[in-house]
Amino acid sequence: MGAGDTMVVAKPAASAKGTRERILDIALDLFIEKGFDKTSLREIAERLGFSKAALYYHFASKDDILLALHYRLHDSLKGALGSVHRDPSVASWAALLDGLIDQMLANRRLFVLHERNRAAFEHLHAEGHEAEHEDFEEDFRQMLADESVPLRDRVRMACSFGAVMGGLFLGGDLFGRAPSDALGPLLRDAVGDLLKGASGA
Amino acid sequence: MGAGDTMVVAKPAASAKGTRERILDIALDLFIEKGFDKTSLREIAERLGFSKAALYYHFASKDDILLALHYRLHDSLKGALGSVHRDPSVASWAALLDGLIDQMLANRRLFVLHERNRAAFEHLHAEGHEAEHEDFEEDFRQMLADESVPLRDRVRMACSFGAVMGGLFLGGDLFGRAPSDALGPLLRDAVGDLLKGASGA
DNA sequence: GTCTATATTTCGATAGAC
DNA sequence: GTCTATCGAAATATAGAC
Repeated sequence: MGAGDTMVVAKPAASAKGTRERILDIALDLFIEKGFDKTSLREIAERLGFSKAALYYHFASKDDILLALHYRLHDSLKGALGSVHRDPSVASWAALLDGLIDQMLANRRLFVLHERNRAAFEHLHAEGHEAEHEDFEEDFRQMLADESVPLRDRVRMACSFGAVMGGLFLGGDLFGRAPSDALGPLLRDAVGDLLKGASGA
Repeated sequence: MGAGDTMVVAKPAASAKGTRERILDIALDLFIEKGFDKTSLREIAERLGFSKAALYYHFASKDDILLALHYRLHDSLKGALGSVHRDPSVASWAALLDGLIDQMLANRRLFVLHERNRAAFEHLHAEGHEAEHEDFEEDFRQMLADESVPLRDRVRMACSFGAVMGGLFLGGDLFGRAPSDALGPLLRDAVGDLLKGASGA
């Protein structure tokens, strides 16, 4: 192989990550910082160093950018949660949360994005941006809606989810300096205490 | 007093609540349903039955409407939380949450609004819409940032807050049909378990 | 207090050259 | 793949009559 090769591996400079991914990284920053709606494509392009129109080579629309970020989130969950049984029991819920905590710690910013732009994400869903949404929260809601589970348990389940969100994101990255190895066990402890108090446990 | 009086009390019809408050009620509905940014003044006016321009008699701007809703939230908390000590201890935190749960149960929709439009609310703050923000979450953050409290306890505190949010709002009003008298004790139980597990308790 | 215009701005998106 | 230039739509906000 010569030096002037077109091999995909080990590109020299900034585009090692692919322009598309770089756009998503910048968009993630801005959508968190200013919110999806208050972020213009002009700003994204500006921060990337090229023009607004160039974005449309990589994405069909602004919504499409958010959708791609939605998939990042979705994919990070699919792996961790895909194999877990979705029956509405406290035990499955505990397993679900266990995998969830790992993903949240590994991809905090994606979850912050989702938390800070709930309206925008749901608008995406409503707007007919078809595809497999399978918004994980929708699964959760279904489990929580099952009235064959005592209300007390369902409240505990919802609380435990909120507890993880709160512990990680309350108003931003409060414990951002705390390493994941410290935070993880503390969160698991808290969830454990909560679910232990469920009537069916 | 004659029948054609201009007395403020007991107006006959819809405006018994005051046009300003009616606007806020409709805006609250729409901001929850579609999000602040995706809701136009035209829509608000339409649902109210009068024209867009009329809104500007009651509010200086769209942001001003959101700000007024922020004050509703703020006021509902000021009463319940104003007298609580803000020292960063698990005990004060418990007292804080206790008052908070009452307010959240009484004004769920205001909290849902806040949860679903975080970016918009913080934009309000950033935009120089001065006034006393004193966003309650800011107080919370300060207490949680105090490093004289063990990390374990602070995580528990954050979790307990999240637990309440989660228990009430996970994806909307899942337990909306559950009466507040049933939900309140369940939430207090959960919070109790969480804070009981703090090292300093 | 509410109306009918209309001004103004910003943004998402497209066209077409290079 | 990226650019310049521009279109068209929508929304906030204002002016001024009633």
